[in-house]
Amino acid sequence: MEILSDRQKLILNLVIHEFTRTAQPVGSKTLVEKFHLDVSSATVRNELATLTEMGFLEQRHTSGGRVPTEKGFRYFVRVLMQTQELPESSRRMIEHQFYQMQQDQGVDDWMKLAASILATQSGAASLVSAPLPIRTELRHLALIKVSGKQVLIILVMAGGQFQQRFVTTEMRIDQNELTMLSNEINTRFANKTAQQIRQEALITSPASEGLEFFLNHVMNIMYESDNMKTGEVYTDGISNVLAEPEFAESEDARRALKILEEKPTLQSFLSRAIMDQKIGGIQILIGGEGMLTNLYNCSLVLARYGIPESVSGTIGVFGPMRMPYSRTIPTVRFMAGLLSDMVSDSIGNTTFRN
Amino acid sequence: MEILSDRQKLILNLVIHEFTRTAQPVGSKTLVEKFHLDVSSATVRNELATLTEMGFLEQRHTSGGRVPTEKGFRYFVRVLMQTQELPESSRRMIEHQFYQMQQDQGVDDWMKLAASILATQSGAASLVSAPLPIRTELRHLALIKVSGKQVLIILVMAGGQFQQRFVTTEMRIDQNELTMLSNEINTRFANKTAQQIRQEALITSPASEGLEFFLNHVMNIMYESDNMKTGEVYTDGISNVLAEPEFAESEDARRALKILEEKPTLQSFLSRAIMDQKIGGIQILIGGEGMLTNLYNCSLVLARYGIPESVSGTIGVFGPMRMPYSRTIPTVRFMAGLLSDMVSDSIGNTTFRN
DNA sequence: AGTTAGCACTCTAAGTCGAAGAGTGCTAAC
DNA sequence: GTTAGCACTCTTCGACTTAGAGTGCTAACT
Repeated sequence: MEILSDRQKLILNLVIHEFTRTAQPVGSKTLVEKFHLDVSSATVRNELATLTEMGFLEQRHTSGGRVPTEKGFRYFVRVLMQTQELPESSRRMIEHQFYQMQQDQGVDDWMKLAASILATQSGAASLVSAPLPIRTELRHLALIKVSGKQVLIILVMAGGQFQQRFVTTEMRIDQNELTMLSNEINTRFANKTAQQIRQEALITSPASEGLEFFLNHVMNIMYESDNMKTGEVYTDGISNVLAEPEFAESEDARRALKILEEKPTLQSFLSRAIMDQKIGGIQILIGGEGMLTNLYNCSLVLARYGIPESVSGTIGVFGPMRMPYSRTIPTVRFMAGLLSDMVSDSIGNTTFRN
Repeated sequence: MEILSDRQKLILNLVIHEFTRTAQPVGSKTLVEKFHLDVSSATVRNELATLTEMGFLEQRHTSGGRVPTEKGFRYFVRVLMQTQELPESSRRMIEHQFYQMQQDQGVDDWMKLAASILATQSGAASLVSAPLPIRTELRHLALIKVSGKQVLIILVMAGGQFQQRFVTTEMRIDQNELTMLSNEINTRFANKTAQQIRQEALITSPASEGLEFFLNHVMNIMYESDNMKTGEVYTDGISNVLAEPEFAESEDARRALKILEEKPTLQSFLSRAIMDQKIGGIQILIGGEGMLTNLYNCSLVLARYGIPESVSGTIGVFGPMRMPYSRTIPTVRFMAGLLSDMVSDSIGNTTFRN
């Protein structure tokens, strides 16, 4: 890693500051005038030249000002930026919005609200993925007859997620029978993972046909849940991003929007990106970092929330590369904290029970 | 209503046809040349002038060609357009995509798939709202203990929708008790509306504390469900719309996008717009028709799907006013039919049971 | 009376030109 | 190492021009 002189750091900082504000290339003269530097523009010019040579800045046109490169932004985020705490007033405002929701809401209502708050607070697009159990354990099974041969399976996992699935049985079956089956499965297999259930089922006496049928479905659902690292993704504030000058060309705008619209791609991308982050950890992807070429010119600030060893989801902000990181990062971190609390409050206490 | 001569109809038709294709104002000369009219451009010019005077066309610039007005498009859709059947090949393709989904999927998975198919088929943005029961009847209640005092209520309605809600009880309560309570409620109140439940509950002996607690929650959920005319709205293909030339200015694009992003507004708008349509009926909103001013320059083609007297939802396409209605309308109609079938197949047979 | 040819006119889109302004690199002096 | 100065480049913007498309009107034709 190159070592920058203090003055180079200062100048890089100022360039990024100014560019973040105006979205315009910034030149030596502007820099000196705006920030009352006690060196001349020529000196700044020299420094700009070396910073450009080192790859922190770039010159789009031979004689236009400098623009920070991806590398420049990464250096800024890693070294130069001081993340101040989120001001008390903002925190209050967010908490206020967050807690005025009725208590008795489903998980996905939190997500939507969180996405909405984060979008307005950051002035960019937000993404929130549902919290999923890190390893799936059965908490409760409900079998509900819907019509002749159709049964609705509702599976509540440790952590409070639930999955639902319609299945069609071979023959007619009535609700009493279903209740008995679900009772049996619940008493025998509650708080077990899919693997554990499979093992136990093998050991014990051959099961009844009905039991086996539903048990298979239960295990399938749990396996799927295990393999799907990221749940439903909610986005909000997409129109915020389109307001940024870098997306004035509708072609660029579409490119960015497409990323947010293709949920499956987005899901797998999120899970890959955040995989090796601890809960509470922040991951910053600048210019896509080679993972999605379409992310050129965009950045993601992602945080993982949830309960360690139990459930986790992702929350984050999508915006232009030129985003006010020092404000966005604490906001995302704070929202992640809130969501973690929310998860703990409502279901966390069960975690230490099994 | 003005009466147009055959030639005027022809010319209006051609103007709309051409404008739909090119998004450019169209003039007399082009018209004659492209369509080999056996009248001269001067004649066409005269007709264009009267059509403009009548308000079917408009001249953006004194000496540019004509552009159809909202009124023009409405006349076109109502009178001129012949909606051909959707070609067999398209129908096959759509069906193929639709039925390759696994059978055992939740309602919202259908919606998403339907939205995605409709978006690609129409090349515009699509919206699908979840099918909601026209009047809510209780089908099955499940009470699931999640932690100390927290209980997950899952309510399955006639029609197969379900609502879930976390509630916190006053005191600890165990799963056996919950199962008994839910059994009682199920046997006594299945297939009843919220009103019927209230009446019956009043008549019979004062209920136990627990029963009353949950029964109240059940009724609340059902009331809410009754009052919420439109369920979750899924959108897809927003980026398609941004590709249209009328949204090249990012400001226009944002305006349109915002409509699709604000789900609550969108929901109430949809329910208001489609309210007095029969199932299978198509509603076409051109230029917003004064309901949402932001819809200037955009159109909606909406259809209601579901089962008469039982469940209904909305599916539709959002695009520029200049959309190929004669292709979009049959597509939407066909998709609505498919969704109706889907709803009937999976839950419809229960409807005639109570 | 309806249709057409012809013509003068208008307006947009696209290209050219020049001046202003911002920024650069380099050199020579401090 | 820093600075002043200078020549140069490049973008932006307005003014101007031209080509092309389209219009409205009038007079002639069927």
